Amino acid sequence: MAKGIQSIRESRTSVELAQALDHFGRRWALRVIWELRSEALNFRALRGACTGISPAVMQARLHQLRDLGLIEQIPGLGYRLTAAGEQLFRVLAPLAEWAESHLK
Amino acid sequence: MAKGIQSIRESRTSVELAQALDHFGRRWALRVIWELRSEALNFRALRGACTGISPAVMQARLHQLRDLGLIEQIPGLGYRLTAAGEQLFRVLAPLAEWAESHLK
DNA sequence: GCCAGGTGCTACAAAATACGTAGCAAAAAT
DNA sequence: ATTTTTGCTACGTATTTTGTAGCACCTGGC
Repeated sequence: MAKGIQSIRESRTSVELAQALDHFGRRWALRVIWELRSEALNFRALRGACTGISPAVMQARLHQLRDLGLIEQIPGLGYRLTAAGEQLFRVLAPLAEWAESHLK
Repeated sequence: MAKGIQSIRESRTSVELAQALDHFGRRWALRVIWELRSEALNFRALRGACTGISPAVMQARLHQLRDLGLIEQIPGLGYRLTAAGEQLFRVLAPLAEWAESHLK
């Protein structure tokens, strides 16, 4: 059962990117970033914006995104993007354009 | 239990983007695109590149990505990106840079 | 004080999804 | 003709997500 020949092509992808793609390959993760693009939203408003998400998953995503340093929680305000989060949004923006032009 | 006030902010996100984020918010979806970035790969090589994916999920993703018109299967060659797929990769590339600089 | 409403968040069973391993049929290589 | 490699399926287990209910906390007005 050696890994053998297949492994030749293994992991030409950096660990960092694999992690990133793993984090973002979770349901609602990118969507939450997207919904926070222009204004801070509190837990319930965020849930209103992401139609269909359950509170448990929302809570899980918020934790993960906070651990990644992408969002922060401001007591009276709700959740908003950090500088890194906004940078990620800028990366995400072209994906929105891609979706508009290809999925219609 | 009216939806009420929260709903004010509902669905300012287009259906297309929501769909796109839903498709890509599946495990391995973006990773498969990424691994095909520079060359066509066959089923097993693709599985070697995505360490940990199970064949059933790989099969499911390939189907979905094919339905989205992002990849195509060439009989003697394996799977490769279509024009739309390459366009998506170009959108994804900055995300790789983002990952490198933020997750280290 | 008291109650009404909003808040962030938790609990938990059911459904959907992914994992891990084994293996098969067809094609290609030997 | 036999072995190897290929794309792919099966299936039991584990993990993730869903859907609904509700709790503890805070703030407002009374």
